[in-house]
Amino acid sequence: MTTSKKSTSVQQVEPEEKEPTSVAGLVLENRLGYALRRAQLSVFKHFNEAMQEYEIRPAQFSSLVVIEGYPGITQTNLAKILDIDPPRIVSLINNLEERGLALRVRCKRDRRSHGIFLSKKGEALTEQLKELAEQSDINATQALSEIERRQLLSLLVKVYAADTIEE
Amino acid sequence: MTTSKKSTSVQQVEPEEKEPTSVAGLVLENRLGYALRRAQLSVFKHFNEAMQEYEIRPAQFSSLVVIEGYPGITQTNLAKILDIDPPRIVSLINNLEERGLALRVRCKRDRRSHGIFLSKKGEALTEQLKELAEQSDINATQALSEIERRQLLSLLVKVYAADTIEE
DNA sequence: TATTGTTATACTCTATAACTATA
DNA sequence: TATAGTTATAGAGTATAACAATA
Repeated sequence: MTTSKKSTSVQQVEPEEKEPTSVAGLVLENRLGYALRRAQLSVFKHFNEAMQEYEIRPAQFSSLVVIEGYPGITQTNLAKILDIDPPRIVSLINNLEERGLALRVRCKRDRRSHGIFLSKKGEALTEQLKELAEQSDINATQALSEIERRQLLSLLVKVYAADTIEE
Repeated sequence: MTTSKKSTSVQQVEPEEKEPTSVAGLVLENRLGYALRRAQLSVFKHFNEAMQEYEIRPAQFSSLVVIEGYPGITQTNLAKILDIDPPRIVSLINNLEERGLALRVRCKRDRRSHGIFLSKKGEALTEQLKELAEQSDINATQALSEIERRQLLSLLVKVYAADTIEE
């Protein structure tokens, strides 16, 4: 129905003159999903700047950290932990393998699965990147005190951990 | 360097046997960016389910809410408030206009710009969707108390508002 | 010359279905 | 028959450059 020009909201013909002042406009500021998205984009922007020279994307970094924590993890289990679909893992690991950061080792007992390991180079880089990531998180949240930062992290983990369990 | 098979981390030849127990694996749980992303995906999943029958995407909902709050807002200002690029606004508003939810009104004084208004139908739908969104946020954060939910929102706004200002 | 809105384009992220090789 | 990994593909979401109309 594109002929609803008699709607009360269209009585006014002039666009607003002054710029909206509020940071995100009225009800939007009370929407958790919106705030989460904006904060996430903001924090990722800092992260990507910090990782730029290493050409490491968020999912690659997460993979490195998980592989470091679970050497020999299978691709299926990595997908479960990161809550992403198996096909994404393939190109993720391909990339890390091509760059000599990780490698696949065929499992003897079940020759369908691969164990993933970090190379020496991958281990060293991961250590370095973890520090960069930590600093980047701090830079991205300068507006928060240390206590608030921990509070935020703890609340976020509660939210997504609950969702992971109920699945 | 794909021949680095002598790395210490590859001494082990068998992939791990037991499934990783932790929800997100070691250091990942302490990464704010990761937690933000996971929580955001979780909350958006609930949101998208709630909006499914209305075929409203997150950015469309945000646009509706901002237009409702600033009737006659120009596309440029809408882009600024939502912090997205102007080309995205075009298809966003096209879609809302095709569905009779919003309409563009050419500005008299500056005929380059359009004021955007909600139609009666758009206003009614927006009211309805705001309630759905609020309920969806609550459902997505059942693990939090009401106080924690407000805390979380306030911390998130601090984070992204600071980033908006410093630009 | 600068600005508003627009088109075209490309690149990333993500989801799905179907295939292969093993079990 | 089921599972691990893979391939192919398509759809969102997003970013950029370039253009038309207007100022």
